[in-house]
Amino acid sequence: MTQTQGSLPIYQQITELLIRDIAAGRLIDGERLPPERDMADEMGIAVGTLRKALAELQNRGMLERVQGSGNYIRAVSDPKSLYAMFRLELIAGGGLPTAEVLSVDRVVKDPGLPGFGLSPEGHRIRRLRRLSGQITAVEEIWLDGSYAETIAREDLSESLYLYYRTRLGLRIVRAEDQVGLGAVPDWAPAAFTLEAGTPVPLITRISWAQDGARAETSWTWFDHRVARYVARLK
Amino acid sequence: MTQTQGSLPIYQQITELLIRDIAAGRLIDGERLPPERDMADEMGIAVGTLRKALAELQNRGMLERVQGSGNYIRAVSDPKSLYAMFRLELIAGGGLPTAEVLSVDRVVKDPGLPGFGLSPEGHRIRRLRRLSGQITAVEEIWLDGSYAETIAREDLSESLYLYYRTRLGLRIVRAEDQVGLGAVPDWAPAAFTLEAGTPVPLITRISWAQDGARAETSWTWFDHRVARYVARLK
DNA sequence: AGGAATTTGTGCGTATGTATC
DNA sequence: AGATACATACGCACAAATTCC
Repeated sequence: MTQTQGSLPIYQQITELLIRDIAAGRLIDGERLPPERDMADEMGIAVGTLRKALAELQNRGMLERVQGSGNYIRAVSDPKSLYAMFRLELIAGGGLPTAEVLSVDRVVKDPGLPGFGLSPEGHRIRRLRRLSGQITAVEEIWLDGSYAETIAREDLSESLYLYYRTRLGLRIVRAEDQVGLGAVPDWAPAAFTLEAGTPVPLITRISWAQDGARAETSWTWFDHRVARYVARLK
Repeated sequence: MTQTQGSLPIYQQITELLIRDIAAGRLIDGERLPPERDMADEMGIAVGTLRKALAELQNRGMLERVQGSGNYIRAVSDPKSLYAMFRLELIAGGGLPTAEVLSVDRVVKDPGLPGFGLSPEGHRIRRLRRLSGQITAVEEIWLDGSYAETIAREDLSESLYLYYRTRLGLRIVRAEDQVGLGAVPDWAPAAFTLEAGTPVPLITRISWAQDGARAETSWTWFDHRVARYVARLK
């Protein structure tokens, strides 16, 4: 984890990563984070840098820090904060973000994906994301086939992040947001091709690492028109 | 400046010191602070410690920090923040704190004062403090006579702190709050003697240093009944 | 206009204190 | 009482933005 030209400072990247994990349900309320030194070591950053990110989360009320005990996730109740998490603005009222698993399949990797992992196959997880009950995004996650033989749909119901860590020994170490048409992969469904004057979809790319190896594995689209694509999926 | 047993962390002491300076008008809106390294050196603390205090002020909206330029005081408009500064609660609505100079005299030091400075005389500055137009405190400041021959009333009108620094080369380096009867000096006016069940006055003691010498020089009383004393002064 | 100097921002590493388990 | 984990504080190096000459 380094700060390259034009990118956000490391501590802000960490902050956004954790916020995204909270909003997405990969970090659940009450969950205790690993010790700061462990987290920092795994992320390859200094403890002070991590602490700066954690302090920011505490300011936002998403994290409770207890000396001598640990750092505990505190889910946010204020809907406005959730909107800020997603960088999405909805006109409708409050409501917690939800993630409904649409499908979990072990399939041959789509050739349009960037290369990742060792297996020619991968687990394709499709999730429907709602905010205030309204469909805001569909999320497609690819997990390399070598990590697990099979993945049960029930395993993912509660906390995807927790599943990664406890069952697979994976820990998400970095996440990037990219906005723009160029970042949309070729295999994006036609419904997502942009028209002039329409909002640019927000694309979230999440990467994880184990034993130093890294792979891009997940994209998330946020678009008001995503419902059309979902209708076809179901 | 060290952290002793039971006292607040250094960075919190700095934060409160600066807040008090802002609230009291010793630091005025738009004023630029000295460079961080200079401030830290004068205070005898590390830059990082100072920066933590400045960051807290920025969070509260009292300070604007501009990379490559400097740190600028931003007066607070939110009345609630002002009340927090004074640790005083008023029932009435908002309003900026003001400091009206009642008198500036060079007189023989009151024997009830703790020893400070070299001169047998001192400048006695009395200021009337208002919050939301309501009289909330009277402030009596003693400045050792050796620092200046005479002090003009006009000099103090704008920013006492600025006057100290630019004209006298003094810089406030520490401030303590003490609550309790024992800390009230003997020369406190009769109106301030406590009665059972009445609120305890808040006493602010400010010290400054030059060339390593220190002197206690200022007390401030906050009490609803201060108006009676003021009436006699005028 | 442009380069040097100034000033804050970021990141790292370390040591020690303090609360919790 | 010992181990664990967060809190505080220090100092250094370099980056980035601003300001000054």
